Amino acid sequence: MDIAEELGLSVSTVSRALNDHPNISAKTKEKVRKMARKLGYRPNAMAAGLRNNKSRTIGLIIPRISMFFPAAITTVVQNKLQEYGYHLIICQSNDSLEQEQQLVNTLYSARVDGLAVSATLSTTDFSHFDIFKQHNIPVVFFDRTPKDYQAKVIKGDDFVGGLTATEHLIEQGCRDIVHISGPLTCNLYVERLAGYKSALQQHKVPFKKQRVFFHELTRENALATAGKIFAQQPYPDGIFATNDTTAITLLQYCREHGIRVPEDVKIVGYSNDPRTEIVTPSITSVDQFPATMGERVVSALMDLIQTRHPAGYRHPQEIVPTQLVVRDSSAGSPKKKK
Amino acid sequence: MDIAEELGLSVSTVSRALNDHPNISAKTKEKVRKMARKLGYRPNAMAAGLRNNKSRTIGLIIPRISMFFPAAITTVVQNKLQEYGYHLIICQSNDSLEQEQQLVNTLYSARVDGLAVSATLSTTDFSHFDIFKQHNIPVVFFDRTPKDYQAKVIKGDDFVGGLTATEHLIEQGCRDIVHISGPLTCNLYVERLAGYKSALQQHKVPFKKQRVFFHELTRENALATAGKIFAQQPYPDGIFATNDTTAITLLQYCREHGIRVPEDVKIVGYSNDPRTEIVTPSITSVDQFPATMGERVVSALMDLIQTRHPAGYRHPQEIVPTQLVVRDSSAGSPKKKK
DNA sequence: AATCTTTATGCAAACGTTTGCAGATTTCAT
DNA sequence: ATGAAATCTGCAAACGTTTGCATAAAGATT
Repeated sequence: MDIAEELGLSVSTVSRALNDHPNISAKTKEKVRKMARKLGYRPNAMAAGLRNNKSRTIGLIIPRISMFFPAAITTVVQNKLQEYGYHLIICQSNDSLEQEQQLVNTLYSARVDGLAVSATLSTTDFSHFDIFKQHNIPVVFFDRTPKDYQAKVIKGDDFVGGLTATEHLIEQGCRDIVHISGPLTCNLYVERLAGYKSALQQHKVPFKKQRVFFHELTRENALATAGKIFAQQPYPDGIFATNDTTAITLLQYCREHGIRVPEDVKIVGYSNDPRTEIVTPSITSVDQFPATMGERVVSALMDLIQTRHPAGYRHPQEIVPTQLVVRDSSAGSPKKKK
Repeated sequence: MDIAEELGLSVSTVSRALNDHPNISAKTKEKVRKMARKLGYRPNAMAAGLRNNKSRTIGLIIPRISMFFPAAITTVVQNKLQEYGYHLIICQSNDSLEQEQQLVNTLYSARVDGLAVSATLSTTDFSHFDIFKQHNIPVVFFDRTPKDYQAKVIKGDDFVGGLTATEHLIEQGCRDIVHISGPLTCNLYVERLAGYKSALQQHKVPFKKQRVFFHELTRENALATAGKIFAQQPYPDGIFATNDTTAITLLQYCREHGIRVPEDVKIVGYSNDPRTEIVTPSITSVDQFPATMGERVVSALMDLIQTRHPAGYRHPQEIVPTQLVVRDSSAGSPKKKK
């Protein structure tokens, strides 16, 4: 360290001075700090990390940063961690299991102090996270969470979300409701589907298998499904799509094909993507409170870093509530004009 | 290293074996690799980084991840770097100069191998990046770039963008065009404004000072400006907003106030945010090709890491072309119905 | 069998920190 | 003055890699 040389002190004294160690006299501290400023000294985080066995860095794995919901969470996670003096290494799995596995390994190599993960659509086996478990490094799953892998889980209330969305459609007079679900390998779609079914049952609306579609929720797939739905009469009078991209795409399809929303068919999306607010008609959607979720993720992480838990510890699952935001796409009764 | 112990080899041999060094026999390599796999060995990137004086990590500073354009760039930067075996530490300055300065320092402490930056709206003094210059670590600025700070710059063609957008409005029959600009501390707004002025001049449309507004381009500010614009007749017949959030907000304002778009007033935005496509009417906007820009940023970074340049080197500036995407908000002649 | 190559391995230092322990200096009460 | 206590500083090891150099083993050439 040049500061030490320059001042004729030992590196240990300098190190302690910079870290405000009590054993160092006020004068030396002042001298050292001054020289540090003068020389533009910046500690080497890698060296410190190596020595301390911690990096003050958190790894984040999400399917893609361009999707609204994970992006919104990422924003707050990042800002929150910044406040705590932690870095965030953000990685995209691009919804590929293989990439996810690889990322877990390289993030372990980077010796992140914790990991926050929203899994791939197809991740059902979570054993590639074992390496973090083995080394007792905190892992927090959010949104797309494992079903029976023991780890901290923070998720939206997907059952209730699915239930309220469907119930709302029923209350608005719908009796033939299409459900567009993601692949059931992903747990949250299982629960939304369960919510959908439960709502139907509670209101004695018959469940029809052919009214439920499963596929990755991309624009292309949504268009294909729209084609199928409206290929033949009778049209459904309600559609509950489990993401907003799908809902928006369906809305556009309807517009182009002269199907009136909400008069002919009502639409509800999921996630409360800001886009739902700006389309015409605006789309009813289920808010998942990404900010809250992000904050909870960081809190959980910081907490787990502070107080490690024994190997078999069962982390309590946190559920972030959900709220239906009613907009024009589901307004009024089917017969009445808005 | 436990592998060494386990196999009765020295750590150097193991290290070389894992790095496929030519001096190591095929058998030992095989043995070592096998044991590494068996023990679940993952190299400690911090130790390697410390020794090699490189981290295989790039730092990225953007105003916020939730904005479309920087987010779109980030996505490709991240994926591209992943391919090269680099990590990305993403940081948000939240458009605060102070935060930006701090981030530069902590990213230097992390000893990133390179830095990609889209600056704050208010960054005019770039001297906090000097530390990277001094240590000869590559810095690439994109989108919001410095005016006369010597560094690699990759930017959109903002002059031409402003020019074509304005020209388009003129060609559609507009003669009284409002320009909503960001603060001129940010270079790109200077150039878009210059493009706007140039287009007016070329088509002999008088420039009116009171038709130009400067403020941060948030929704709230856009609403306030909309209020001012439509407070009194005559209304403008065209609006060139330098971002899409502003354009969308204006469109909504018009809709709520019974001002027809594009019949009464035509609107053009900037960035080709996907939202411009889903509103009604869809909004004409200027595409800036974020993917191209992201790729260029990574290429530049990889290039600069490979071949360092002497202190005074003047990096050639790269300009990514721009393209006007015409949509409904600017269609037809002012009098004719679409 | 002796020498020279070639090939494979190990030693030890280095990267920049932090920290337990020991030692040096000062302060204070006696 | 003397010793004890309190205060400050330095030595050296450690973190997990990589790498120049030396050395050992094996193979080839006489």
